[in-house]
Amino acid sequence: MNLKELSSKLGLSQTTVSRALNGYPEVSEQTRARVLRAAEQHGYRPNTRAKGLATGQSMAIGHVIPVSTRHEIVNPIFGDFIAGAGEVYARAGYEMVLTVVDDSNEAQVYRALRARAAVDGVVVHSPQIREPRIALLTDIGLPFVVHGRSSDETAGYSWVDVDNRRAFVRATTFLLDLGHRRIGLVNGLETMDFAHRRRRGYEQGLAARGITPDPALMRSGEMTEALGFEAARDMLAGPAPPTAFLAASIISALGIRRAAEAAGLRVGRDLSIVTHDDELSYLRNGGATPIFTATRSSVHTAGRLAAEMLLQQIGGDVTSPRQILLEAELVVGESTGPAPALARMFDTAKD
Amino acid sequence: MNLKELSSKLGLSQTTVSRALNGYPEVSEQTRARVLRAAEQHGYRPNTRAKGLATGQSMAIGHVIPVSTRHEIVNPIFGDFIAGAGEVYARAGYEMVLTVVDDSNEAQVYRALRARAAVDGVVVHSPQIREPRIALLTDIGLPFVVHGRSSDETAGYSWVDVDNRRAFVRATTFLLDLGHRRIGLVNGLETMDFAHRRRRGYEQGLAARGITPDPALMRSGEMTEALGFEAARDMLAGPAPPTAFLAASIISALGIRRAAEAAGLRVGRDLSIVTHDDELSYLRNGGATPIFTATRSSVHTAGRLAAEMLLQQIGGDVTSPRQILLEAELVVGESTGPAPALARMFDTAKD
DNA sequence: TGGGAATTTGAAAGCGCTTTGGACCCGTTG
DNA sequence: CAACGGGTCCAAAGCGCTTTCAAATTCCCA
Repeated sequence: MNLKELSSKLGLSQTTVSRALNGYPEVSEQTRARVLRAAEQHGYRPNTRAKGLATGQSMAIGHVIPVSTRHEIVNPIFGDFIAGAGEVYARAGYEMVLTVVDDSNEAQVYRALRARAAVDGVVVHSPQIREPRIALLTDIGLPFVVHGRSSDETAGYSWVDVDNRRAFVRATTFLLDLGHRRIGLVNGLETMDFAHRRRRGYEQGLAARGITPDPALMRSGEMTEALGFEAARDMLAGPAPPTAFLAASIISALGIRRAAEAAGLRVGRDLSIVTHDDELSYLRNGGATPIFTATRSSVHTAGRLAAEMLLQQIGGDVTSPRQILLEAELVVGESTGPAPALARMFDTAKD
Repeated sequence: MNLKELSSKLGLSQTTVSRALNGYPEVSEQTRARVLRAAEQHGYRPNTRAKGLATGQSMAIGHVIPVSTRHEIVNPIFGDFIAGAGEVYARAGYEMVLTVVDDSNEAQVYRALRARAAVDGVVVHSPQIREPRIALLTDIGLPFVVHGRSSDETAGYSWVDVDNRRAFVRATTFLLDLGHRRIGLVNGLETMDFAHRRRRGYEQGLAARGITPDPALMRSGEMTEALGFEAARDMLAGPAPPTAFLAASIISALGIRRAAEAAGLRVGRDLSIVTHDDELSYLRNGGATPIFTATRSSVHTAGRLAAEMLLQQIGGDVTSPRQILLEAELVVGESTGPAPALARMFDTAKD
């Protein structure tokens, strides 16, 4: 059923039917009602492409998912981010177009999306410290919102990010307050902007107490369980092992816990772990009392906010770039406790 | 730059340029070369929507992601499946359109996709035992491939699935051979077809050795870490605790391990765990020797195969439904060992 | 050398929608 | 009573592409 058929069935012109359906005022309320009823009844939906051609809008938002050629890893936060954004798109009548591309020729993909007029805007995922995509998109005039930020980018652009630096300063300080002095960092890939900021937060937290970061206690890479395990295993086997860890995600934290247990250490007593928690739906950090002490910020919410911001931008409601900086909350769970040396002192005192 | 501009710049008609670009034979090789060069140089890309309107093809595949209203969980395998499918689409020049929808009104979404001619076909995710979507899609004539199967569906349709039943028979038998008699099952939601089949495999494996499944040792739900933990904790606290577990995913297996360690049990010695492993990129099951003994089958591959199958179907190369049943391999890792009773006997014998 | 076939190109219609520029009707006003 | 204006509706153009049908050109061989 298309417009032509529907309008001939109604004995009206396509013009009138189109206007009735799209809420234009120059249609009598009576005919509008009649049109709406008929459309409903026949399950009429305007053809997406025809509508797009006519209006010049595609009613679609692009998400380009970079899959690193070396690691072949899909960011685990992706599903939840998409779910958050998808809700917004669905409500607004937008579609979400996904492109999986190996990160070597991402630029091409954006240019193609633009040239083919396939989308009205894009969400930029996983920005690096130096992020050429921002200049590229600005250049070709494709509206965009970045999930995260790019430290080296000076021009204004829209983004939604968590205050990663601050979160890791707080997490570090929290561990220092518990008496930990040797704190291992199992970070994400430090070419990624968020990981870079977390690293800075960690270092600033230590520096504030006059502690120089020990390179032997810092590791970065893709946020997998395996990385967490290997990093923790190696550090724990070192000459001066850490008494606490800072992890970039619950997944790496699970790896750290495995290493701890393999080393005969009890998490929360012999070894403390603080992790960042993206509140992934399939990896909830426990119930009433969290498993891990964590800096927590919902990536689902971030997806929602990014999508809303982008739609506003496309709608022209907003002209200048907007930014949202989300604050991560520090929730205390069962994975942290006083540093072992102190703990022993307490035990002695009690005797 | 559109066709009109490009062709006027070349001093050719739109017809000729279009034909040259699309590889039609009725163009001299000389002009074709000239056209291709100019197109390349000006970065010309045909407008997706206009092309779609003209050809009647949308060059897009839909993926409808159901987010259960109750659980608000995005299937963690989703990212990797999409990555596999996305590669195929990219190569074939297709786009991937994602729709996130709460499972209550999925049917509407499919109808809408069809009516608006937004996609040329869809991949059906997470089929249930009784799956109305199959009849619906057949009915409205939208080509589709199911990732998984629907036990109650008798009509022929295309699918890509793992032999879940067989995998779980083998896993169960493997544990029985190690002397385990009480084996806990931490399954996915058993309205889901895959979980249903795994359950059957588990029961068949037990039955083959004359063991009646104990309802106290079976639990099902969303495959989260928390579910694994709670299920294992509860079963281990019961009057006749299991000596081994079968898990539906590495994520639940991690939860089981946490419960084991909380109960002071050493995984691989005091308690065995076999899990299904979808080979998620961010949850690799260890390196040389797997962490978990597992039935292994790549969901990334499944995504690739499903996409290829669907494109063939749309291309008309294939007319009748096709099916691919993947075999899961059983890989032995560090999470399994002889049942404790036997282990003790061995120890005694050694003395 | 002429005519039919083969090769190469183009004009125009059409895909399904929106939107411009009128047309028509009717009530109001000077 | 003519002029005006608001309320409804429609014909047709146009979005950027493909494809049909036809025309123009070249080629080949009787």
